[in-house]
Amino acid sequence: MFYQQIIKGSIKFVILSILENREVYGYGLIQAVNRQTKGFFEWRQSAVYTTLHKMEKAGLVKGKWRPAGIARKRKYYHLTDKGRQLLAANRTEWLAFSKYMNKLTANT
Amino acid sequence: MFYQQIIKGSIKFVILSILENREVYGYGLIQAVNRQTKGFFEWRQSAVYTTLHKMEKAGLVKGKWRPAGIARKRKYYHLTDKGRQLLAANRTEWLAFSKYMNKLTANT
DNA sequence: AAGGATACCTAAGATACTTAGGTATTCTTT
DNA sequence: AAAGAATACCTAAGTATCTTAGGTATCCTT
Repeated sequence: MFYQQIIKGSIKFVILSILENREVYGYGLIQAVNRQTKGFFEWRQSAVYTTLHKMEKAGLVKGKWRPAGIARKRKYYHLTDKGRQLLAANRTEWLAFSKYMNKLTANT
Repeated sequence: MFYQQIIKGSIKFVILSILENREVYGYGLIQAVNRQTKGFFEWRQSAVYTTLHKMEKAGLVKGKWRPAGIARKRKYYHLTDKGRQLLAANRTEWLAFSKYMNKLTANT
């Protein structure tokens, strides 16, 4: 029950983690993740934008448009309290999941 | 590209790992995993049986019915060469995936 | 004898991700 | 100055995996 949520929501979990310390916009998230994983995570725009919209609808993040003129038009997101709570829960679940995965799939 | 396969196929990956060293039947797999993860992985029969059928169709495992009479009617599965190859690839991908996940979601 | 555990199976629905398409602005190159 | 690449946003339709829900049959325990 728990871990399936994590699995399916790995994008969500990573987004929550990145937003913990700073505001980020969708396109920036994609670039940050693809760069930090050296292209191993091939995040698609469609997946990230729809996930952000869903997360905002669920009250996990809040987005606001940066005033145009200053720079390119961007929608910056930040965490809500609910988002921080889910992040904490996800961290615990991820630890358990990865521990068990390592145990179950160990090369003997 | 890679890691999504791992995520969605975590059941598949675990099954390949368990079958590496011994023949196991579907119901036994479910019990082993649920016991070893203390119920954290709540594998459903429907997911496991359909995954096994799909894996057999894909040539990753081979199942054979144990002669009835000896014990309860069971279908035991073992790995094929193709299954062993996928298992090796999955192990590599899982290492990369979990490494990056830890990096991206670290509590700073 | 009844109920629970074992052991197999399939169909229909929910959901996340991919594929595929779109618009508009800014920067770089020729 | 025009063209193309990169940035930055968005949505719709298809695919695949898992859940929910249902089924059958055998064996063991009380």
